[in-house]
Amino acid sequence: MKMKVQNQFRDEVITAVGNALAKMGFPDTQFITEVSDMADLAVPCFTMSKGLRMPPKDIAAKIAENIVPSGLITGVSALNGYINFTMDQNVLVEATLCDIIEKGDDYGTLPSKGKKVNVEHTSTNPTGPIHVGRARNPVIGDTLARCLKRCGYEVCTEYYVNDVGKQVVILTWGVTNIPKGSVQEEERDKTDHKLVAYYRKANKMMEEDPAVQEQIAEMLRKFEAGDKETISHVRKTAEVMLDGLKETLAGINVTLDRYTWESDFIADGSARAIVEKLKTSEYAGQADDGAWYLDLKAFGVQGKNTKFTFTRADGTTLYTTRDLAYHLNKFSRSDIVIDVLGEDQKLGSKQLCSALEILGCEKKPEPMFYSFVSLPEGKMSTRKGVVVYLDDLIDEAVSRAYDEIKSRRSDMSEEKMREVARQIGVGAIRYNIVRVSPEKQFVFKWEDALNFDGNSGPYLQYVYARTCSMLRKAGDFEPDYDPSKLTDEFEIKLVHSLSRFEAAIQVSGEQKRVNMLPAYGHEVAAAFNQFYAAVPVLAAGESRNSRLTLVECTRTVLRNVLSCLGMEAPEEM
RNA sequence: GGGCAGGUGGCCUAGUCUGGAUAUGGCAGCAGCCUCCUAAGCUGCAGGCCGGGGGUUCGAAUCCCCUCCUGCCCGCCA
Repeated sequence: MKMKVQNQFRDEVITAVGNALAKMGFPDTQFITEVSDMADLAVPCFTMSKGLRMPPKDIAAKIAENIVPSGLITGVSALNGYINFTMDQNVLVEATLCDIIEKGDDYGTLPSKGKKVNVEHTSTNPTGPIHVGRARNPVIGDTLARCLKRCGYEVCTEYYVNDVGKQVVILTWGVTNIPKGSVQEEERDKTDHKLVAYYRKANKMMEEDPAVQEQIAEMLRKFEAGDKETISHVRKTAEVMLDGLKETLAGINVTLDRYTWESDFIADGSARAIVEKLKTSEYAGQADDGAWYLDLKAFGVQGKNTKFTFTRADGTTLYTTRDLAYHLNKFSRSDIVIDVLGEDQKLGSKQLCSALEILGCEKKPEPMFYSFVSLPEGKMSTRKGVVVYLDDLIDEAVSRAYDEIKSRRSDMSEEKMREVARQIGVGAIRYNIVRVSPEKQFVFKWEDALNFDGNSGPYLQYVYARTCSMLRKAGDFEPDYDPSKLTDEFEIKLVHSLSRFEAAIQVSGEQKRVNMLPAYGHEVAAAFNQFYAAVPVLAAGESRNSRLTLVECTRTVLRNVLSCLGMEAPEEM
């Protein structure tokens, strides 16, 4: 495989600087290279100052003097203690464009690593519709999964369905016992919205009526005693709720490969087996009333309580115990396990890792945390009804996009406008969510979520549509990679951006910094818009085919970026 | 009380892990640009004690200590 020109350039710079230092009488001096705005590659000389007993400025000047540009290096200069190198633009232009045209949709896809990655995300309790407070989870998880696929991993996305415990039992009790007409049915015809009304009412009734409380407690007791009928009843209710959640997720282009049910780990005895194994651990202990716990003080767990309880007094398992069984299950199917979790799970995740270690599991899940989205008036709550549902956000975004299209396009069919509006509205939402680094606190504002200008999803889609439109008008053309025809500063800048796609994918996937991807997409789109405004393409004469090649390469990269972001690529808008 | 995370122009945000050149980009504001490939665009202007204080360093948004503000956690809940 041909070495990336950037890497080759870097190697040449390192060799040149090394040789210059040797010539100056300082072989084996350590130095680094860094990318910067001032040059294609720079070598800061500050660290060498002590060893060479010279001010950095003088070192830089001296080294620069001793380097004669050759190969990919076309320029060397010293400034403020840096040696700045410029790279042969012609080689970069030709190599980048050829690479993109040749690989097409596979440009930026790395060779298979032969490793399986499991990405668990979303996993919201099936007790109500997905609200914006939790919407970061599917968007981050799905984007990460898409990036990891491009990084060469075999990826499985997975939703862990919590069909065990009080919350789902309350929901099930409500759906079963509250008469149909007595709750305010939501106008939206989706199972999750229909069912949440019963959940709210059941919670309220339980608080107010001891008899209801007793019925629910009884149901919970039966559930925990392993009563098959109750368990299956609860699971069926959760399934109905989940259907609605799946619909919402599909609405933002999220589909998961696998759904794993918590109750299965009780049914197949694996949670039980974990309990038995943990009991034999040196860290295990038993409370006076019989509850088992691990003392995790030795694992760096801090706070007023370092105990991690894994059975109740009556011996039944807890959520955390089942989660341990679930993680062992995931590790049996994957090399790397990633959990996308809300920040409230931080301690739990740490305890889980310690417990896995005690169980002798060498691998640990890699958690990825995000802060909850709140409203300007405070945090969201399904039970209190202080909430913006993701479905409502989608509807609003799509409707806004529709108005925009309608106001600027008279030639598009109604059906087409609806479809494009959906693509744009959904794109705006996904982009707006991933562009912010996950651990940052996020206050939901309609004006930001529905922003279609500047650093937004539609901005990328708009540029994509532009490239499509130009190529449509151009018709067939012969690709031209001749770098001597692409010399405008905006053309060069655009090629530079395009050449960085692989690096952007790696940072987003490998380092799990998914917010780097929208930033990269924006950089490419902005570079294209500048090029578009400054340079004619269709009427370019001599350079027409070269510029069309550049447009096609931009289209390809943008389509790949959009696909990683889970956004659609409208050919017109 | 303890722990974890965040604090960067009016608002949102990159950079912090791995210290270096004039701190990234956007929104809102102001001024320009459609007889030409989609103006969801482009150009320019204005706007910053990088929460505060100490320290380390030739050099700190970045590392260390202290402190303030915000969020989250410290269940025999899930």
